[in-house]
Amino acid sequence: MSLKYGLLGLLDDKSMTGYELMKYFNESLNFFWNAQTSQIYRDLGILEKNGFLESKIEKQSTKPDKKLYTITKSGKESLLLWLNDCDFSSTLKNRDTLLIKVFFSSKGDCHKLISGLQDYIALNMKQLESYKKVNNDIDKYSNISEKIHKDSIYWRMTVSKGIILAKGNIEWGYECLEILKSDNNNNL
Amino acid sequence: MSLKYGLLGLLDDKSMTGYELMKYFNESLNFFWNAQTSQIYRDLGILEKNGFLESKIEKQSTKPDKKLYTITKSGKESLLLWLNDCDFSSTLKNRDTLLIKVFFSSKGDCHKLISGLQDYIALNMKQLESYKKVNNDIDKYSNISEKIHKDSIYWRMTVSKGIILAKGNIEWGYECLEILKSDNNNNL
DNA sequence: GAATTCATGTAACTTGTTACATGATTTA
DNA sequence: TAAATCATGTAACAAGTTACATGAATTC
Repeated sequence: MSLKYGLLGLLDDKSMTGYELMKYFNESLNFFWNAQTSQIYRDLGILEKNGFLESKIEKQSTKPDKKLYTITKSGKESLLLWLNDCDFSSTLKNRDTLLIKVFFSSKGDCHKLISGLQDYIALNMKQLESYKKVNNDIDKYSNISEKIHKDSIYWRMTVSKGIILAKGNIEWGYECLEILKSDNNNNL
Repeated sequence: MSLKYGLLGLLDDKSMTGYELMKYFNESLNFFWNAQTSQIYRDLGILEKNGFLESKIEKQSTKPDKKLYTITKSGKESLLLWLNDCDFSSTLKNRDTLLIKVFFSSKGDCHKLISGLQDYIALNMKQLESYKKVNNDIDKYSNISEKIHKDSIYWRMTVSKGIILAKGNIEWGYECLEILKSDNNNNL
């Protein structure tokens, strides 16, 4: 469901093609959502069928034809209803593949888990760095207009969540490594 | 995919019915995974078809018949391969419905977001409390056998991740509230 | 007498992933 | 000349959700 509202949210600011929307999802919003073209085009079709979007084809001379999607009144209403439903209780169900694996790790090779966790820590540190860049980009961008400045407050919140999460992952990774290493020594 | 390995992991310790597996998922492993019976029975069927599980029906006089699933040699091999693949890079893609909503929140009602975040903080605090109970349960349980003691190290790691995550959510929630409240005051 | 537990599923649907297909233009 | 960009998708599949169905035994 979230992807559909994400598409509506982006189209609420500006009419776009599926291709452009895909770029937003896989560049700007990438750190908390991503989507394949196959899903985007399918969902755009559904949203149009439901009357939340309209499309018109724009001929281009040198490039392929564009199918430009525009949000309708009913689409805007639906988006607003969704945005104002701020019951976040269902978001706590955090399915985590890593944790299933860790849960059963006594059956596996401890050394592989250790090096896996080391990589995991390094990856999260890299991600932390990239979040700093995202914040810099937002800083630059936020002076363009009053609207963007207002938006940027919320964009920073999403980045902030990413930062806190990455830091938490790193903290957890180190904690696990310590346990595993001391446990390893005891078994020598 | 994780659910299938979760089922294999549980069945590796003890043969069980779909019903018992469902209880494990929705009681013990609930805080990082959950599953409906419909999915469990379907996946058990697939795992059996692939030769990872075998089943036999046990007649019961007073209760409904049981279909007891047992892991096969090939199932154990498959589980071990999966456990020893410790590349966690794909687990960083954290799709987050909450963040999509926050990203577009300048379009919505700020006061609804504030009260939503307050509830979110309260929920996470509640969850933190429940993790403490889970740790107590593990403490009690871990003395039963050497095997369980060894397992419990990893169980605690999963709980620890839950705790760090919940604390992070709370920290983030407060951070957002402060921003929203000061922003609100400026607009008076 | 009502609700819960035990124990099995099926059906229909939504969401997300992987792989494939087309074909011109532009950049390295 | 190879790769990337622009721009559209389809097909098949995997994973997850929601709703429904059955029926006895036990507990409140």
